[in-house]
Amino acid sequence: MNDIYKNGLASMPPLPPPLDAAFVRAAGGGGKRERTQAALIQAAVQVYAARGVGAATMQEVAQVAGVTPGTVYNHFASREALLERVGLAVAVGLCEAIAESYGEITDGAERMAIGQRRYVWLAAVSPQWVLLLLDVLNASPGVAAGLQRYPLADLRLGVKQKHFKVPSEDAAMDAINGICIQAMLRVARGAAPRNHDVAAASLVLRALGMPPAQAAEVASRPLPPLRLATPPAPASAAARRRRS
Amino acid sequence: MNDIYKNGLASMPPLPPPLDAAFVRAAGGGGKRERTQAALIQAAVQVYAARGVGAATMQEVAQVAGVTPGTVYNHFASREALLERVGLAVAVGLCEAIAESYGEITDGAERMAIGQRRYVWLAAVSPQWVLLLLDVLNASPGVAAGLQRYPLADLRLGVKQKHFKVPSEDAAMDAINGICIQAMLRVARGAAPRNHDVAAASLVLRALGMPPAQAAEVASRPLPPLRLATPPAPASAAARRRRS
Amino acid sequence: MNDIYKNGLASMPPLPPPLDAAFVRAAGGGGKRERTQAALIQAAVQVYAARGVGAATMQEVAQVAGVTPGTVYNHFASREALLERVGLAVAVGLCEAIAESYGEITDGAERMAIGQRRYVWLAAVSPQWVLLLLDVLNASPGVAAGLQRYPLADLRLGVKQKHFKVPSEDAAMDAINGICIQAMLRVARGAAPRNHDVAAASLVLRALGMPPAQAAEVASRPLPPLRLATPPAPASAAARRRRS
Amino acid sequence: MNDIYKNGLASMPPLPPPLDAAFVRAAGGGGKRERTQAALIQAAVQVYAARGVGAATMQEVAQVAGVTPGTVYNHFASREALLERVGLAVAVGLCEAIAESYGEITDGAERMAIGQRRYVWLAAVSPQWVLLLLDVLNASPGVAAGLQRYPLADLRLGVKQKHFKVPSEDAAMDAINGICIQAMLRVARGAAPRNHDVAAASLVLRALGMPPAQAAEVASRPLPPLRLATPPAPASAAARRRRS
DNA sequence: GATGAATGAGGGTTCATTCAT
DNA sequence: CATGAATGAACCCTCATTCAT
Repeated sequence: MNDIYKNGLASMPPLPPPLDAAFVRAAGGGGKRERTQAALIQAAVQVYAARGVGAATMQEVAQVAGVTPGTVYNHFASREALLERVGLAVAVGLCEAIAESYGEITDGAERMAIGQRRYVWLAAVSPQWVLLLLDVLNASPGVAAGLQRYPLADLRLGVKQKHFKVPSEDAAMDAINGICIQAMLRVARGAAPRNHDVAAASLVLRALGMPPAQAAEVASRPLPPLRLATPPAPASAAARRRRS
Repeated sequence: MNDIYKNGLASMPPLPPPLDAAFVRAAGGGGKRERTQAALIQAAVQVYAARGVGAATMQEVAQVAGVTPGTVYNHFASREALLERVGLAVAVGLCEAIAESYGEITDGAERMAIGQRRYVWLAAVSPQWVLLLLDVLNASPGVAAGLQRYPLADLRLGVKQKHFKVPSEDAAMDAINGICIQAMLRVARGAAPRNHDVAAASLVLRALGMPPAQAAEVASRPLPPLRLATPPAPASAAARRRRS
Repeated sequence: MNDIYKNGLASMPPLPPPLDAAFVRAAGGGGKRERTQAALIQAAVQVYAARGVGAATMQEVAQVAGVTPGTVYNHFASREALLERVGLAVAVGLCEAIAESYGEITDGAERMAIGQRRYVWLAAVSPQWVLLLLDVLNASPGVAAGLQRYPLADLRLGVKQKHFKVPSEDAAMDAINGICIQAMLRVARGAAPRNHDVAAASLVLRALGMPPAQAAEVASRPLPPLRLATPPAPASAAARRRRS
Repeated sequence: MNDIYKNGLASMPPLPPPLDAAFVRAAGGGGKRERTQAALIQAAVQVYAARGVGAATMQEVAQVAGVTPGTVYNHFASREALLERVGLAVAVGLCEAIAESYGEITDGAERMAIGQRRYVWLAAVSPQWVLLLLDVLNASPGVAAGLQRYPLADLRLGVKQKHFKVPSEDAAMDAINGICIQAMLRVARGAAPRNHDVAAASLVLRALGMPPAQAAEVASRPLPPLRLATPPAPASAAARRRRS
């Protein structure tokens, strides 16, 4: 091939260095199909994060994965199908990791605070990630619903333990999600003060009915450690070659 | 003139009925230029609301306004410039109307609650509107910053009046915006229970440090009436003709 | 008018400082029509020089002249008509100035050398000018023919004086024009050595049949002074205002 | 498929019969990619020649090649990239053919004369070709520089053989190129007398310092034969079908 | 005569998607 | 399965030109 240019990828500015993929649960299986699929999801995560979900193109996903555009369609029926799968992978991987990290804790309020703070922390550690997450949730609402499982459980636990008292579960979830998202965005923008995670979490607890003093105390307890998934091996030799 | 294939608009599904334009402050002036510009902004509002900001096309905006695509560019230098202008028109019109409605009220907490509830109410009255608003704010962050003026002032007033006590203004704004946005989205989706506005507002007040009982009371006071701008007359005879 | 943007001129990068207009014979008359026309020609000269004839737009010409696009069409029937007129103005002004400068000289060979050198000198003094000139000649060949009058007369004079001897007038004109143009381009590009004008002129004389020694001598005689036309007053108050 | 309004080509006047493509070195290889690319270059050559480089459109190139506009962009990243490639193909093919034709000749002055005359001859044989060539050189100067290799070598050879003596290499190249270009244009316009090639070549030799008598003799020696590349087979069945 | 708003035709470019190999 | 070439439908934007005021 004597042509710089291949399959319509010329005019895209280069991607930033690959996103830390720690949270994507790669389909571990050994089959070739599974490996290609995992590579595509990884690639999509990178491209979505770098360009934004709206501006991502199938062609660049294919290129980053080291395959041709046609191949993408052997695995995902359409742009939307790919997005859905990626959303799932991203959200599930992330949620499970966080939920595991406070599996031992039985205080509903503390569980809630830890969840909140972990997400905000993530925004500090990897702003791209959080923007990706929000982008994906925005674009594929089916995935968003699944994520609610964890905070909803903690909310109910806290209510049962008399730490929370809320006028409606819906309003409570709006507070939980809304504060968390805004805090993540602020942190990702680099516009947040120190300990924004603690402050945001304490406001959540207050919104859920906890007295301010107690909310502040619970929100500032030490965070349990987060165990990351080991990032999967790079997609394929072809991918490495083309990534140059 | 070949009227069938005019302006490259084949294949776009038809728009839903025109959005209530009550909140867009149209530059009513007499000049033709001003009238066309107002028509374009109105048209853009409709198209953005119907297709989403990301999927809106200049061509459809032109068609809805009853002009040719070229004309749009006589008034707005680019897709982005149009978005910016529309964002301003939308946000300013809306904010001013709401702020006026509680101009008489001096209790910071009550002002805050009214603002929150009005936005949520808007989502019930015109879901398209609120999706548009959020879309626009997402896409042109400059506009978003301007909107913060009103709730920030109320927050500070409430703090001075000892109704609120917050760990940081940033966290407080995240709670105010986050809860409001989530509540709006829920209402716009049709997934909210009765009185979601009151519930959400009371959670905001709680997050800002008000005791639950008092928060519930303030949040459920009657809303002052909202005076709407009179919607401008339809763009032009030509527009009506072509809208067919 | 509350709009930065007027009549589709937004995206054009600003023009470089106005070209020295010394060579354009402005239609001196006092009438308003004449003045506007002169302003348009001046403006066109600038725009052609700055953007190249091919990329110049009527809208920018109008803007630079301080009028609206419609007005241009009150004076020139089409893009091509304007170009033709500008070409004439440019070429005639320039040629007459140069021809005048050696009006006293009776040696055909010397006249030829002076003409050549003056054009090359012009390329050094104002590269934009020469690129404009060539651009215009390329695009409106009618004008080009008119310019041949001067060198052709000198060629014939030289032949009659037995300084030149050529196989055909056509070939001779090709040498005269071709060498001159290439030399101008080289100088305008800044890629010419010192005294490129003299070297080029001497090659022209040699091509026309003069022995090298004599050619070199004639080509290096001092240049008679060139009297420039006084540049006309700026187009109009409106133009000044908009040029900002 | 609506064949009438296919590919946006309405309103372009039809092309003249396809240009003789003898000089374009088509990458004959077997791959489909290579074949399409060659077809595109051939098509571009035709369109450039017919409309002029400046007025050529990608859409027409696509149509003439029998593909869709999108396909062109699979092979060339932009309008400019295509021009560059075509320029190279044209210039290289032509130059090599001419240079080969006088490979055996060792007299620098004769080599120079043959080169000159071949170009002028080309203008007689295929005026479109020469206008294309000049257009392309004008528009992509990188290519132009490469072409200078051949005449420069001959110039130096002639100087070493004491046939030429020039005040500067730059001025000499200006004479060589300038006379040749003007002669080509004149011939392409149909405005040249018989044997214009010989006359022009002899003026070049005179400009380079050769005495007129000798110049005339060298310039009128018989031309060595030119071996043309065999034109490649027409692009594809599809192309033929659509060219209708 | 000038204005300024509008037009309409099209140009370059992009990309999700298909399909023969 | 993967390839890689091709498609087709739009999209954003530009500009020469017209015309009512």
